[in-house]
Amino acid sequence: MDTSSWVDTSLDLNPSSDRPLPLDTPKKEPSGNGNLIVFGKKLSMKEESGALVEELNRVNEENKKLTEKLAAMCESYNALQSQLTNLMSKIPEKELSPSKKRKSESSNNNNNNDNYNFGIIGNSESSSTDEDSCKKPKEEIMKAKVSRVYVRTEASDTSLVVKDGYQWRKYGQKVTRDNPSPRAYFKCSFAPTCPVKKKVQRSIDDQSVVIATYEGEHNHLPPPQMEPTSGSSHRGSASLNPSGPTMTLDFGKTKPSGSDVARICSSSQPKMDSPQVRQYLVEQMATSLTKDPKFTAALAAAISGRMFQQSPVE
DNA sequence: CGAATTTGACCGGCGC
DNA sequence: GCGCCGGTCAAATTCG
Repeated sequence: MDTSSWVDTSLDLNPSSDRPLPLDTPKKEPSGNGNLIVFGKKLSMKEESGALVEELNRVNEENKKLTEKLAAMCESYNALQSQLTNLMSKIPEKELSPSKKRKSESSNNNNNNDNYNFGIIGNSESSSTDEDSCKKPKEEIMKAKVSRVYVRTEASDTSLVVKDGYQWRKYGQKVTRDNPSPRAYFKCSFAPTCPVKKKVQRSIDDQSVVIATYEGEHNHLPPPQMEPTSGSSHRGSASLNPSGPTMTLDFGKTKPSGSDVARICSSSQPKMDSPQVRQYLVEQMATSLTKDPKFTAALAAAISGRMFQQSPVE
């Protein structure tokens, strides 16, 4: 399934990238509307407010279009997700090799490479094993929630470090039988009482993909991002914690493609797809818009222009 | 010198 | 009961 075909359509949330959003236009447009920024000069108020209203209308239209696109994308995502669920439910359990049915977890590690799309593929509790847990009540007693995250890193990067915003202390490393690359074991070291563990191992198929398996829930707030990199540095890694199990996605080492939100969308659980993801997307768009200095400058100019317009000359 | 990581030993669960 | 295997411990080592 080619997820990228719908992932990278138009969700570049960074207005300062190469996409010519109309918000950029007030500054560049040669047709005399530079007055948005330099409205301290002598300018006809009516001209200015008319241009502003026009601009606002255009922005509103663009906003509508973007919202529609977003809704369409989410719908197509939902459709794909349900298709995937159908397919997965049709695959019989004999897909797993009989010699590896020691533990549910190790066997789950085997079927996850053929459909990676950088996200949580299998949440052993929520996605697919509801009826399995009826057959195997033992597995259902798993108190710790398990989520799996796929992270693309440099293939040459041998350190199994996944920067997800938390602090981890490595306490072991093992070479497992089904995968020649070593598996690293981490505990959350931010809070001494935090029970969360994670296992990190390279994918057997794609050495540039690292599989991080999280067990348990953090009983503390995520530590503040103290990366001293400049200004809008939070682009490096995103983490969302929508409902319970820690779901962290790392995009730090990937090339910044601008479709991070779409990947979050593709990586989410089927349960939380529509309303929450949409809200998250809208929030992300709003955030990236408000962080753009051009946008804030234009907004400030527009607001002050409005205020001038509404208060009549006296 | 203290903290973090490495790595071999050890332990417990599971299949035969 | 024995051996295999994944997970954890803890002493040794490295790093800042």
